[in-house]
Amino acid sequence: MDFAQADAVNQAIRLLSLRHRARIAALLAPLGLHPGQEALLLELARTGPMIGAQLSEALGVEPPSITLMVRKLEAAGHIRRTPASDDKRASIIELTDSGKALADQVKQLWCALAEETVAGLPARTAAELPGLLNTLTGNVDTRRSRPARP
Amino acid sequence: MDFAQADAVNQAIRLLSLRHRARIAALLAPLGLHPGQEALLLELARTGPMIGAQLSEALGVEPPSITLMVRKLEAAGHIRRTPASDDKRASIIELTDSGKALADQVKQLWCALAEETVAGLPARTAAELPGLLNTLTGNVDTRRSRPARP
DNA sequence: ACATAATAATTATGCGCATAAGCAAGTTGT
DNA sequence: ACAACTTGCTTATGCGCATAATTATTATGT
Repeated sequence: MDFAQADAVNQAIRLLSLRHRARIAALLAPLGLHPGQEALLLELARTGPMIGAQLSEALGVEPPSITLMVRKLEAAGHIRRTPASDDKRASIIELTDSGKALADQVKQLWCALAEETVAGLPARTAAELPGLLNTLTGNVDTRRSRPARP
Repeated sequence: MDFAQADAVNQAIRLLSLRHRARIAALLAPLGLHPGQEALLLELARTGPMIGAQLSEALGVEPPSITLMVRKLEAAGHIRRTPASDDKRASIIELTDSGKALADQVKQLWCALAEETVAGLPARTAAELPGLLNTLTGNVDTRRSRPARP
């Protein structure tokens, strides 16, 4: 592949990342949230209470990032942490009522954003989009693909 | 669109952003670069010397980000800043020899990354990928689409 | 001509994300 | 039973990116 084509691919992904995140930031700002936090809330809403390590795995983010995000969302009253009874190292993280209400609002935004994102695409293309993107993600994923090399 | 579909789209974009960036970080680390800096070098290599405001526009990044990245790349010896003769506010930013050599190395990585990214896709799909992603980007771009509202 | 607006750049601050390093609490092997 | 490893979490630090506010220069409108 020549440079022009490669650059077109890489740049397109880079710009999509920037703009999609910026759009999320704009949508979340009225709720007092920052990009990334919505994923945490949605995961808790979907799966229920869990410990930090599970959140780290589910969000595809390293544990230190979870620590800080949880701290802020807890300070904002959207999350509650209670010591796990069977494992003194872990804390169980769950949504508060405020957090649940917020997650519902985020779900609305989430739908609006997705529709906005795929606007103008043929239905077929839009339907295949997640699978396509997941393929790309799998191709560059250093988490499971590459670590199998030691 | 229901939540499950919307989430599939949004999450796929989010994860692709994270993993693609992580892969870039891994590839650039041996060169002593961080993600984002490669775009700056490539832009200078492609277009030649320019001022910060042009870089900001070209990279789709706000001016303060340019200031800091330029400072670091300058400290690393890859970039040179010289006062613009016709405008005392601006500085002309250009690659040093070291920066040019580095940009060439980045180009290699860039091609390898793109090939890795689209691996397993039908040639047709791969060829259409940049256009598709740019459509998505345009759909969520707050820079020109939304600002036309005041 | 001169006040006003636009532009180029910077500093300060905050968030998400990462890695490196450390601690405490579990788990396992012999 | 005890050493060795793993796991869960945290702190420290650094980068990219953003917004808000400030300064210095250039452009503009009357």
